[in-house]
Amino acid sequence: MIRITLPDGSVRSYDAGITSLDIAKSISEGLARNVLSAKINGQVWDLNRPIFEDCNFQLFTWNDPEGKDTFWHTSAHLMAAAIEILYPGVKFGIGPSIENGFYYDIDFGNYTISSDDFPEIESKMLELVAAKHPLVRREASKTEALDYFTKKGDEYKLELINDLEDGTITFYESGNFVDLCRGPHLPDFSPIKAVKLLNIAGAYWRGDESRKQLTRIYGISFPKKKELDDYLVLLEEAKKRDHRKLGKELELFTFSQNVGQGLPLWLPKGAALRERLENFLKKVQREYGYSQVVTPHIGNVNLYKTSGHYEKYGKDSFQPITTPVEGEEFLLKPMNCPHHCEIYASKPHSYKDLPIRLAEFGTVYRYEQSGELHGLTRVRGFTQDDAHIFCMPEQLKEEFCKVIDIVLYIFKTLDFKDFITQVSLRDPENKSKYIGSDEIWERAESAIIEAAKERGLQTITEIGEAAFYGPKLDFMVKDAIGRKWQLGTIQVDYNLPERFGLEYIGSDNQKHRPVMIHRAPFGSMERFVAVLIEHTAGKFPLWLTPEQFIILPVSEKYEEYAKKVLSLLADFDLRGSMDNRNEKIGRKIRDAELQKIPYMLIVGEKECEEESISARRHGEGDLGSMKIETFVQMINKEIKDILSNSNN
RNA sequence: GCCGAUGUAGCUCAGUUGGCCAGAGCAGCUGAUUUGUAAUCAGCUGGUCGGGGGUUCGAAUCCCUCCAUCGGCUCCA
Repeated sequence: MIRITLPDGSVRSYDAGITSLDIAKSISEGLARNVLSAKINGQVWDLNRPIFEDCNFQLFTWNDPEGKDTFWHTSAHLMAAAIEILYPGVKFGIGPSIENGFYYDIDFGNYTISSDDFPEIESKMLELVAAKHPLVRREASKTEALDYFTKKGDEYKLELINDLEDGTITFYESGNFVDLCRGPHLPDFSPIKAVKLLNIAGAYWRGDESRKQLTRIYGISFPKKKELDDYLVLLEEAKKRDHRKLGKELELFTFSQNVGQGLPLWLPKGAALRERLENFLKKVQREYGYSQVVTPHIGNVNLYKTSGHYEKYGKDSFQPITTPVEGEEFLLKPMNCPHHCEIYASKPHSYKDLPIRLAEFGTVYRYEQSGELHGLTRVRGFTQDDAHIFCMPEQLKEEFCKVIDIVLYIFKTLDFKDFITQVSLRDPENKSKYIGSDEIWERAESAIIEAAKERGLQTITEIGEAAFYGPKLDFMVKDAIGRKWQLGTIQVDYNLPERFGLEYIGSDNQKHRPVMIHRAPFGSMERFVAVLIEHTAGKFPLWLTPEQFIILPVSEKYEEYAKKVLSLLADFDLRGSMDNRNEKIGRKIRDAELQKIPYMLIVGEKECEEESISARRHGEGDLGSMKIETFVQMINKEIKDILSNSNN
């Protein structure tokens, strides 16, 4: 007999060799129908794998991430089985589950495949589900595994096996399809009731650009057809929030091939929105003791040689600008830090001056690879809400914490609730990617970890994600379709002060080296606005939105009165316009609704006489008529509430 | 940069066995209408069919090439 401890702490006894599925059956038939995998002493297992030891035990269904993981992992296996039948001789890389679905990396050899082939693969998958082959787990020796895939001629699996320890290798078989796989899997394919292959892409083998590119097919599957349909509807809805689409519709920004790839053109409404954001942050920064500076868009190439950026990125950047002077070269500014270091160095500093916080909305240019460009989230010319804090080492943690506070304040004000804070550290296995000594890195990394802890942030840690000069604390936010983007970033840097020879005179009358914090709470104006568009679906908060109201005269007769209201509201610092087209009021309302203008002010005979307006709220409808002053009070209260709520 | 797909008017899209002057809706312009809470009516303008090259009697349609966009990969100071 073995003792099985359930998550609630209760203990049940079973014969050794019992499977998780049988345990589930002993608990309830319904559970047994829905269970997908089980956790045995911390490891997720197949349902039909026999258990021989006492263990902590937990069952997973579709509602658990582990259950979905098993379900989608098995779906990847199912897809591979279908593809092997349809395209004999293909070779398989890896096929994991992901956050939403699964993929498999496949070398299709001489076959060319496109999304047109998806329906055929999908129906073959469902055919295999119907065939009800059991999915059998089998342990294999390394020799046996190598032998099998040598015969099959699959060099990818061979490479994977070579990296595995003998005794840890398992095969999963269903019908004629055999795959090297750690598992776990479903006992068979039957719970997979709906599959949809979503897209196809190239993916380098083992993520290495220098190696062969395989074909990756992404898909998703569900235990119920309806869930698939709902998911596809959700995807469609998400696409409507795409900032590239809304940016065009709301006339916020555009691109022109004549200007160049990845170089956004901000339209008047977008520029107004951006300016509001800048002013908002400037105000916050004033309160936190920052000074605004302005630096040029280009800098002598030697500046970036000093900083180390040239060596690291020079070849892959916009190439230097030459001048009539032989040998003189300038670089389009790819970051602001060297300029700010020079500002710091422009005069001697006492410890009493520190911290010095230099802020600049600095426009920078980076030659991103063409395939990387993406709307406003990844561009070649963008403006960082940059600042560099020069402080004494003992001030570092407090300064770092204050920057965290700024980022959190901004996120709260803009209602970004769903973000990830990521500690990005250096990869100690690959030190050549970074500059600076081990000691410096250890100090910088522990400073970040401590500051994040002090502010109670729930962080995830990513090794190898640091900048080449220092570790970072990054604030990541998802876009409409779940892609993660780094917005705010705070970086600790002991290296640039060293390279630029920055110093201050301490209380001991000796020269000391300051520490530097790089920080950008928005990240860049471009990316932040992109994510803001997707989060709000273009319905910006009232204090930010380019047009807060639009006046809609019922007919030309009331245009004079409308103009009067417009200038009155402008006197109250409200932003808006008038729709004096020769259209019916229904039409004007419809267009204003589509433009997502928060308030529509309808004026006709009645309002003209009463010196009032009839207000309509976007997405809600008629609010009735009111005095102009009442409207002004209402709108100001709404703005005040948004901005003050985030202060608590 | 790599793999795959896409590119027709300002926008959304028709137009594939290659064949008369390339179509629609919206937007725009002109006129009529003077309107009360999500599209008034009529007329008109607008396109090197992404650029270039080729095949053909004939190319939006087939081929090559370049550019851009989209989905990923890689990268992201």
